[in-house]
Amino acid sequence: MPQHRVKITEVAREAGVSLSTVSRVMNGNPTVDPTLAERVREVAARLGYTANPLARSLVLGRTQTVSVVVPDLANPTFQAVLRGVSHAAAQDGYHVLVSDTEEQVGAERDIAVTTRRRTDGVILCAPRLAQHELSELLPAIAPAVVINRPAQPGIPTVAADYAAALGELIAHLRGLGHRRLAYLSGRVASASGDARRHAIAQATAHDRTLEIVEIPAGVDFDSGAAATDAVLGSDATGVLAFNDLVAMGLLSQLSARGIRVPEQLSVAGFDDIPFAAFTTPPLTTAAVPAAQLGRQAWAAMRALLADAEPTASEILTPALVVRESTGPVSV
Amino acid sequence: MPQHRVKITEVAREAGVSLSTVSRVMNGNPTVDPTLAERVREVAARLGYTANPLARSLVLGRTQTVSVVVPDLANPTFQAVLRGVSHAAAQDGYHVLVSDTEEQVGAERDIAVTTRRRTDGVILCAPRLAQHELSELLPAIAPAVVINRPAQPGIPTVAADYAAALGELIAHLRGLGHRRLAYLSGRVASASGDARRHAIAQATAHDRTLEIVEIPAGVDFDSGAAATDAVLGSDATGVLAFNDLVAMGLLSQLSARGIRVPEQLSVAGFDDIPFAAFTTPPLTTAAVPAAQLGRQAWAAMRALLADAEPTASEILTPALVVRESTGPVSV
DNA sequence: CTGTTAGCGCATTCAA
DNA sequence: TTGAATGCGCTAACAG
Repeated sequence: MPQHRVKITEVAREAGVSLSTVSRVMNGNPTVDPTLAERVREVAARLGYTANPLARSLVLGRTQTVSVVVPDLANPTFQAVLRGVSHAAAQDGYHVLVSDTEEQVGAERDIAVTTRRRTDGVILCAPRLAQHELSELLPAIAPAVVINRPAQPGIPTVAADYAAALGELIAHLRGLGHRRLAYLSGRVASASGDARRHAIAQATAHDRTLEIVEIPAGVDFDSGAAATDAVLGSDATGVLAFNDLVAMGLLSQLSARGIRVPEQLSVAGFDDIPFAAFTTPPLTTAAVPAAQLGRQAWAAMRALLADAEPTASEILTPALVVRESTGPVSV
Repeated sequence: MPQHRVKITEVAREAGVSLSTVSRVMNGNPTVDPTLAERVREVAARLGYTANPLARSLVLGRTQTVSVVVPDLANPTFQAVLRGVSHAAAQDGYHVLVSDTEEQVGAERDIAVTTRRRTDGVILCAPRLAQHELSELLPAIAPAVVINRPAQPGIPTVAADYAAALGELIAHLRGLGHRRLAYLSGRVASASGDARRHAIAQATAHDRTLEIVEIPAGVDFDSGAAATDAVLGSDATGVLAFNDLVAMGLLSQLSARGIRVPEQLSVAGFDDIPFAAFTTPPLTTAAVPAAQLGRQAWAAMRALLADAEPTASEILTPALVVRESTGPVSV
């Protein structure tokens, strides 16, 4: 089936007009005689004509496509961001080109630049890219919207306030009487990781009776499970996991060892991924509105594409979700 | 920042050659004097020149991009398929354009056709599209690869054998002494749903002492929860949920009502989504290798793109994963 | 209001 | 081996 696509010249010939008239009609240009326009439309419909988007893109300089680059498509948070962008962009008739950098920080720059050339802008999730690299990357891929990390003036950012949310989580645990907490950190530096650390520093500075020991872990289920010994050896009565995945890994090991949560140990996650409500026990966490982040990122991008004038950056504060994995400290 | 891209003519002028020579060099055409080639490469590098992919696409007729259309980006199975395609395609230097039809079966055709025009082919997940619609759609979007449903001769299909897997699940439950099972079906017709029903018919025909009652549910967590009353009223001792999400919804309601699993009721899911191992109790299920489905779909697409000759269809059989949500029937 | 012309940026004939 | 033309399919000036 040789995909024989009808092109604008055929429509023009068949309708007995010039190709520019067809072009005008197809683009809703009102300066065309209604009778003629109708005839052209009829012919176009009969021939099943639709303008070749590639040719349009080339001449118009826009592709009706955004690039979304994420570090890991297996991560529920990025999946939700992608979904948010996808739905919102689709509503505006835009397409989405996804790229998963597969946690190769070194590839982020190239992927962003490469995909930018076939799209009208890029929505970037690059939590681990060094700030100075980000700074020199952004001008090269403008218009860009950055998710979950501070960018620079003029570049719209859509982010969740990780520090505030972790602060709430800590306050929650303090309220339950916990005085010694373990923080399971991500292994490598990331923007949200910095924010979390900041919140921790602030909390301990504010309350000298509070101790928070940092245990290097990672960002996935296995890291959480692997950190179990360290957690148990830390004498902490409560745990702040880097995210829900880590918390779940920990939970599963805890359960395997017969340690009851929250009676013997309180565990809090972060993100509120779809399954956080269904762990055993259901996980207390901070609900990062990832899909909404995606939607807002698109909104910012749309604004850039239209006005070319930067929108204000959006900061969403994750809601504290208290479930059953946290409880009063036991004496 | 006006994104002033350097174009091929500038490189040509700067290098003192014609633009065709630059084009040849950039495309590795060996019929160019090595010295000249080197000079061109040097200039291109210095100017940071890279060919405009849109212009190339227009003239070459290929975009180095595949379209992946899925019915729901929130569904872990499709997320995994997307991930599989994305990783595999990236390895071959291809980009991925995702579209989420958001379960609007009516939109699938348009989306597939539209995205096809800006890509080199489409990998289609459209489980609920009527077979005859699929048949007339496929020629219009060729080359296409269909996931998880029979297509037609010449169109490569990559699918999991849902019937065989459900058969194994049923056999597992029979082996545990269950004689009356409830099947929580998806609400609307789908290819994998048909396969499941087929497996059920076969199982009950094969063993007259086995009864399987169908309870219309849905495909998500809430549907599972909502089906609890019907399940309990069915006198079944074991439940085959349409998928893990449904099983989890049921599990959560069962737990809320104090019904013990598997002591009082066995529950099996389907898909083995990432969190199936972490429900309470861990879910017995059939592991649909979704990411692998995605990888194979890409492999088939790559073959189409290269040879233009259809590859054989791939059928993967999901592995039975016995965990703790199923157990011996209680008397 | 309509048609003719000139590119968009590149790959590729065809000559030289 | 290289360069000059042609066209991929379309939109937008520019005339008429």
